[in-house]
Amino acid sequence: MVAGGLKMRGELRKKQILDCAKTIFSRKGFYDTQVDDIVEMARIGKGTIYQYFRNKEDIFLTLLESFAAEWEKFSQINLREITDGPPFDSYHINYLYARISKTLQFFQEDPERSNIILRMGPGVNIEFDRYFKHFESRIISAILGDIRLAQRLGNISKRINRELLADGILGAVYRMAHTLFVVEREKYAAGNYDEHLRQIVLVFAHGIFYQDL
Amino acid sequence: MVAGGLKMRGELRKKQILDCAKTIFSRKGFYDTQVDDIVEMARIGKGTIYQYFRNKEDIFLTLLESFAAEWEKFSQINLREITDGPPFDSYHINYLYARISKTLQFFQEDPERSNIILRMGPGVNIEFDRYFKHFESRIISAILGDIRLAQRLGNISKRINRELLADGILGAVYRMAHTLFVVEREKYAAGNYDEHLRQIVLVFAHGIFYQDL
Amino acid sequence: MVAGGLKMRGELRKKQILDCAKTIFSRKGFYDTQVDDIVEMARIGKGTIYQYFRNKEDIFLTLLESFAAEWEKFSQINLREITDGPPFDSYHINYLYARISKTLQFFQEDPERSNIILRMGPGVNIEFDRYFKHFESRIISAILGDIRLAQRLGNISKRINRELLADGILGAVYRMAHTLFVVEREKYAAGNYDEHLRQIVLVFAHGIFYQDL
Amino acid sequence: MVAGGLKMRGELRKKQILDCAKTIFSRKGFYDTQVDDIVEMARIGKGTIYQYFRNKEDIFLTLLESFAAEWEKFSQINLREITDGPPFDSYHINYLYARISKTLQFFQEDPERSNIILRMGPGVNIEFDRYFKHFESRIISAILGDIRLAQRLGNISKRINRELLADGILGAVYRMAHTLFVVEREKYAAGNYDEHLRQIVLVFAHGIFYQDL
DNA sequence: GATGAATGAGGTTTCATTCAT
DNA sequence: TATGAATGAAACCTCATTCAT
Repeated sequence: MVAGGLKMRGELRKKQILDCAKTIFSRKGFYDTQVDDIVEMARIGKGTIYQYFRNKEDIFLTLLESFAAEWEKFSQINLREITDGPPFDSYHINYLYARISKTLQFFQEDPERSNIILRMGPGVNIEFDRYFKHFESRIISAILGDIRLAQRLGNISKRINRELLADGILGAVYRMAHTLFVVEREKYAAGNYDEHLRQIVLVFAHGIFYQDL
Repeated sequence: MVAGGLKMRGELRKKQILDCAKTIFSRKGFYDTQVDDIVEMARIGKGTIYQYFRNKEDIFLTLLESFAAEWEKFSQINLREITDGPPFDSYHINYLYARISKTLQFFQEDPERSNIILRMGPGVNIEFDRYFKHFESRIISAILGDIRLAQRLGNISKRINRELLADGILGAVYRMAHTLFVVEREKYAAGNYDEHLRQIVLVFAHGIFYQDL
Repeated sequence: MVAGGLKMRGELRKKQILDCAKTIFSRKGFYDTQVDDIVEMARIGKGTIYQYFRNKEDIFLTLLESFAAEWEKFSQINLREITDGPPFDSYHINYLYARISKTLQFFQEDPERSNIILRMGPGVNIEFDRYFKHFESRIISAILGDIRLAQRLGNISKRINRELLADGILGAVYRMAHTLFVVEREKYAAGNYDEHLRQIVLVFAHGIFYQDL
Repeated sequence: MVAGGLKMRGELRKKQILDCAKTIFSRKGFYDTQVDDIVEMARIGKGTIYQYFRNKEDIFLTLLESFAAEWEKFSQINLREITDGPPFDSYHINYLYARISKTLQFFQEDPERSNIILRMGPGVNIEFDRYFKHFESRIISAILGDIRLAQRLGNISKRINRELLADGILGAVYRMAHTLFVVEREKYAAGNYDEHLRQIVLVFAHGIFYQDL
């Protein structure tokens, strides 16, 4: 029972399936998504999906691939435009601003896409969000305390979004930890990461404590 | 005494199961881990595990809970010691340094635990990792380009670990994006996040470009 | 819901499953047999069967393996006994008699087993029996005509079981054809099988036409 | 004329489908052949096949039917010619020779057809073949031993193709066993097959041991 | 407490067939 | 007549959980 009994051209149908898949994957994650869910939402037969994709994994991978292509396109088109309108005095800061801003815009553009991508990224981990929240809240509140202290002492702007900053710091730390201790474990095993760590901290320290200078 | 001995054995058994679970979860992630895997590694009967845990999820949650407790303990004990030995001139930088440093040490201490918390544990099929890396590498290399440019222009130390810094920035951006656009979507939907973004960027910009000042 | 709620020891349960599988495979053939059929007959859970066998194919293969073992045992034990009681004058004929007789007995012993084995053998082809009957009947009736002619001319005993003989001849021819033209195609492609054919025919010819000598 | 042309095209199309089906069925057997395979090889649309055949079974049956017709034609035309050129002295041996020879020629003519009729067509997964061979090799080697013994004792020509003879004997025995113990089970259940068996053995025995007389 | 055989709901995937174009 | 996208029943198989021993 095709929706309306119509026969769609291949690419169209494929896109339709991917659209539904995106919604469901975003809502339930890869493992808790059933092919039936997608089939039902797309209002197609159970077998139809297998004419366009080898299996459930293939659907997910195709989605990721399309995300990558979208980002490519996204970042290519607009980078220059933004460097034109200068929110900051320094060219370099504007450049970094553009980069970060673009990335954020990309994620803002499509929440479902964001959810799928970020669910997978180190330092985000939404799959088990509600369980992790408990764990993370402790770290977050510690960082928040630090920030509040600095604000009280006048070293940091009182208008800053504390929660967001704390989130950013945690995300950065998480990810660096993952790289250092999981991905590149051997390389840094010797403990020669101290100097790197010093530098990284400086980045945040300068940023946080002297930003209003 | 006997009862205490038995209870003790029970606690030991529970810990043994959790230890095995940690290894397997770290290796295969939550979904691809089968209860059988844990049972086999722990060399216990299949039914035994259900005398200590309600179900598979309970094992995972208990693990997370123990991680939280471990972090609590870890950060309480040593935080002060470190603030004593001052790597930086400023007290506040030292404080932040201690916080980040401690967190990193925590993750360094136990790679399996790190893997579960930071990535693989709740994550998705390892197979997807490849694709995900492919996606991220594009963003990372863009950021790396920015950093290299700044280094060439003399605005940023040439001794900095570019890869690590880029990783940190991406981690921060990822997480903030998730908070802004997934978790707190409604709150920021109006687009009033511009000012926040400006501030966040400033943190990184100052940090990166003026760190050697 | 185990039969009677009992837990069987591994080997016993495996044997029980194989017994049921034999019956069903014999009745419906490999492809038309569903795992559910076996499960239902064995009155076990659907999953139980997969604790003893990797998959449906494994069940079938294990069955074949056991048949081979059974034949081994069967032919070893009794061969001597039979050569003692001599139905024919010649020792060699007795020997051949024993061989053929034993094989036939083996097949007679267990009709289900026979059905499975013979269903697969070249020259038997039961799987599509009813369709093949139509085709084969023509060949058979031709051979029957030959035999009848020979009987009328007095060259062959009138008491012989014509149908059985015709069947045997067809079976022999089928199998030789299969070997010659399918299995060992290249070897005999050159047409050098003429001499062999001559000899084979002689075997049957002498046998048929001079058997009463 | 036009209509005739179209019909002709129809017949041609049907033949083309059957030709492809023959190749695929021969290669993969009935069950492992997918309609898609045939469709792809015939380079026609998936629906087209159902305008010429009711279903997959109908294709197979039509093929068998055509084989029967081919054999009919084959044996009618040439049987007489061959009985003329007498390889043997006796008219009856020549006649039998012609019969067997013709049948073998029929199978030699078209290997794919042979494969379908003799084995693979209706048969089982090719994978099983290996196991089945393993089983049969034991019986075959036993028969081979008998033949070798007879050759050493001088009762049987040393120039005979032992493997082929053993194959023929096994084929005959298989088929008779099937008839006796599967198809006509009740009829022979009483054990009154002894006399028949005696006669059958005699056919082979005379043939094998006195063929050079 | 400990065991592991048994379970069966629930998931993915296949493929002969249909039917709108 | 020809097509091939769409179908969905039906098959196989998995695995967290139970429960008799």
